Order: sequence, then C-alpha cells, then structure tokens
Amino acid sequence: MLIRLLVWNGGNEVIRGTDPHNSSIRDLINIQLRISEKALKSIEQSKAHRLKPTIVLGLDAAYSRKYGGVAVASLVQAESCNLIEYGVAVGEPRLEYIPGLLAFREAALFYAATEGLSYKNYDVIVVDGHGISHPRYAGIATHMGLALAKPSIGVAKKKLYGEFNMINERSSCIEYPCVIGELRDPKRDIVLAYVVIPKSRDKNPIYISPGAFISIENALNIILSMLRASSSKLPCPTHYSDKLSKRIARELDKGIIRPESLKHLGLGTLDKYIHRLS
DNA sequence: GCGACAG
DNA sequence: ATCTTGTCGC
Repeated sequence: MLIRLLVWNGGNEVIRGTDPHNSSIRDLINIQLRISEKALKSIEQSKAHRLKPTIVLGLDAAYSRKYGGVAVASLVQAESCNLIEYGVAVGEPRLEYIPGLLAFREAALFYAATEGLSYKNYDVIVVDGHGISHPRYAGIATHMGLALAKPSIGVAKKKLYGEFNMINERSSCIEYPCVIGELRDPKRDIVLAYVVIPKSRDKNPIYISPGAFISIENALNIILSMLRASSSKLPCPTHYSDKLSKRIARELDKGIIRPESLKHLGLGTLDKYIHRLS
C-alpha cells in the first residue's frame, strides 16, 4: 500500500503504526482531547504574531472506486497563487467517515502526499475541512498542523460545530470576499471560525478556522487575500488540490494512469497537469 | 427521544 | 466524498 498509517497521538511526536481501524471510538476521541489541548495553547500563544506566508501548502482528497482515497498536497506561491509542485498519495482509508473523526480517515493520506514534495519549507498549511470549529477543537486542520509542526488553517464548505452569529447582513456585502459572521463556542466565550461569502458564483459561505500555531485573525486575513486571488470559492491552495485529486481519482478508475506512476507525480512539477485545470 | 452531522 | 444531464450565465 502506498498509504502509511500515521496519526498524532497527542504526545510530542508522530506515531507510526497507530491504526484507527483497530482503535475504539473512545480512544480516538481521547487522542483528539490531547491534541486540542496543545492546539488551543499554540493558538493562544500566536495572538501576538503576524505571519505573512510566501509559500502555502494546500491539502484535499477525492475518492477512487478502485484504489480508495487520493490525497493531493499542493505548494503555491501565496502572492500569485501559482502552483509550484504537488505530491500525491493513494490508499484505502482505514476508517469509515464519522462526523468529528474525519482526521482519522484522511490525515494519514494527507501526510503521505506531503512526503513526496521536494520543498518542505512552506509557511502555512490550508486544509479542506475544519480547524478548531470542531466539537473537541481538533478538526483535521488541527491534526495536520501538529503532525507537520506548521501553522495550519481549516477552510470548510459546511458547518460542523459552533453557534452562528451574524456580523453583517448578506445583503450588505458590497465587495467579496465578505465576512458575514462567526461560529462561537456554545461552551466557552470564544470565536472558533469566521463565516465568509466568497467572490465566486457560488455564494454559499465557507468556514475559516485556525488549526494550530496561528491566531484566528491571522488565519482570516491570509485566506481572504488568497480568495481575492482565486476565481474559485476556495483559496487556491485547496482549489488546486481539489481539482487535481478529483482528476487523478477519475483517471485511475478509467485506467488512464496507474498507482505506480503516481510515484513520479509525487516528485517535481508537472506542467501538463497544471495547464489542463479547468 | 429529537436534531445536527467537515469529507 | 460519490452517484449524475441538462442547463443557466459570464
């Protein structure tokens, strides 16, 4: 298998060999409780900093009927949104989809996609999914930030957890992207995510939350700047990963490409793929 | 018991 | 996430 089992166990290092399939739901939840403790602390300590990323990593996955999950890690230039290179990982998920436990299904594949990259000094990670706007403050973006030891941001297309609080009427939006509200924690008095209407034709909101090592304000302004440079509803890092993972999953099923050939896709840049992006 | 429920 | 044709709009 190309996928390597790997999850963050809440300690100080990534543990290899932990299999979600052989763990109880309770065990997985306990791991998240330890993760969020670390993440919330790192977010708190980041309130003084202001990160201006140069290179950003985007993570997303699609599914192939024949081979399972297809994860893509895209490296983009923050300023221009140009795709620099991307890594791919394919493998059967070790856990079914369970709301709140998505990380145990996809994080290992994301990590594997990252291993194929030749450049690893990116400044921030953008993940398709939530960060701390999660019932245990440990969404997949939080898992990835800790696993890769980098600031991480979650950009989700649907709400998972939190109480929506309107800041601006949608009708009052003059320019896009437009921040219309926030997701507040029903238990504590904190903001977990910002709700933003993108400037694309799709006016459904996206949810921006910090994963780890970054403040929510910093996470918001970074994503807002990338949304303005993108024609998509998603910021370019996850937009590239979304398009590439879906195309690769489809071509794998159609037999146009084989899993073994992805080892090559995982290294270096492939202009022919970039140009064929819709 | 009744909703809510990332990808 | 995925299953799927035509169709509305820039």
